[in-house]
Amino acid sequence: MSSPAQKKTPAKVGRPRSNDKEKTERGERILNAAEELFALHGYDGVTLRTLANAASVDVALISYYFGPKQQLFDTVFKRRAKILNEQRLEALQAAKDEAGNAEVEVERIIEAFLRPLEVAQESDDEGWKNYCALLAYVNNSAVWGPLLMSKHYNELVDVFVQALRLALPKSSDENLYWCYHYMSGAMSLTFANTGRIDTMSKGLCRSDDFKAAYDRMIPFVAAGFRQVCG
Amino acid sequence: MSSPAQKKTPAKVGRPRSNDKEKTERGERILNAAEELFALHGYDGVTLRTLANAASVDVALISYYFGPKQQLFDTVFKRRAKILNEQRLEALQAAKDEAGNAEVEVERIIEAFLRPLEVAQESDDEGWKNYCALLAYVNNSAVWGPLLMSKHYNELVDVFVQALRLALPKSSDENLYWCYHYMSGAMSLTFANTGRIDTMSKGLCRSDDFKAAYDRMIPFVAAGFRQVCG
DNA sequence: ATTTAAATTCAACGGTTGTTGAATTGTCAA
DNA sequence: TTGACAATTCAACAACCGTTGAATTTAAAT
Repeated sequence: MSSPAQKKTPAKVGRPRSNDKEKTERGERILNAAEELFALHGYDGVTLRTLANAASVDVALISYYFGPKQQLFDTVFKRRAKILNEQRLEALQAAKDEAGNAEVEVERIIEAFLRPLEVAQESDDEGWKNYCALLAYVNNSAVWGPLLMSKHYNELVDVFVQALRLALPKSSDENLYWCYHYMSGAMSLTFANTGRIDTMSKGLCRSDDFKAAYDRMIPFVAAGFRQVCG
Repeated sequence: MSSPAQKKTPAKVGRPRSNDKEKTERGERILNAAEELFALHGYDGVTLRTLANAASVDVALISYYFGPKQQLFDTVFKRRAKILNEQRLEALQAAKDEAGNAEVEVERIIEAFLRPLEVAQESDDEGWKNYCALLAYVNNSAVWGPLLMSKHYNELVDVFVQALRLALPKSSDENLYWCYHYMSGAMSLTFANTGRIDTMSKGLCRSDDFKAAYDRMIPFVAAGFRQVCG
């Protein structure tokens, strides 16, 4: 072992390939498999050996690339956080531009917050669906939530709450944060993708029907905000 | 080993006590500790040895009482499910009685569904708080959700959806189930008790302020239902 | 006092965990 | 062609996992 996990730029020399057509680097394969498995079974439900097997990689290579298991989990979680945040901020900015001098409507703010998730889940990149499920896991975890959510999503919260403050000027901050929390919960369970709504509704609703989920979630949440914060 | 875990009535003979004043039986101590630990760390995050230590009990005694680990988890989960369901159904019945011949208001149905949880969380019995967190874990878990939620909570869903159907006669069932799902998510994250809202709001809101949480959640959810299903 | 059976402890089982050091393979630069 | 070094594999470590069978303790029934 000569190159530890801390190395910033994984050098491009000496890496053999079993197959030239191999699209993804081994490191990415590990991250993708980890994303899927962590989302499905949680941190403790995934062993490095299961993961190595899923990524078609030697066990030791995981530690070599990403250090200890906890660090791998952190890496997986932060990978898409930045991208997702950017898309949400972009959507919010677009809503602001569209409104001109007028205040942005509550619905548009909620939509800017939620719709990027629908886009992500419907993406060709299957990894986004897994990431959303992972986000749900972390958000509901008393162990990982406090560590990772604040670290990677607090900035976004501030921006959106500020937008909501302007849209609902009569509301107290307390009300705004609680409603934000309800929105976060509704969102999380929706893309936790447990299939619960399928059995609950006896097949009438399907948990992979993202359009159906978000088309209703946005007015649902917006009405809730108006009621409590109006 | 002469009495397996399947035994229905744990006989009252031969059980020694290290202390006469001991309030809880060992079996209950195990269940209470398991409830707390499973809620905090999830199924795979808890080892039987940690649990045994937390319950001040020998490891082998857990298997002796409750069989394999999975069966223990099932037992913990179902223990309070029945009680909680009864309280919710009672509350719904009270709302129906109060309404007389008129239809029950949406707010009263939501309240009947949610308020028993606030009561549980504010109970002197600390275990209820842990159970609520456990319920959040199971509800969001792709592994346990499909197994346990349907088994123990589908009946309740049917009753409450039927009540909502009458209160919102213009709505499609699809809309009703999706809104129910949002409500379930908002509720879950709230009593997952991750402390997220504390840091998010910089201390303005406290996740253990259950009254604050439910007093806002009920109108929030009710308004959402009216908007989407009205 | 002796029997009986449950409750509890003890010790160990085979298997698995995350991690690491040594050995090997592969590729580029000289 | 050779030297250097990253990437990868291999093998093993100590620690821990869930579970069980045998031995022991306890308290009630006889």
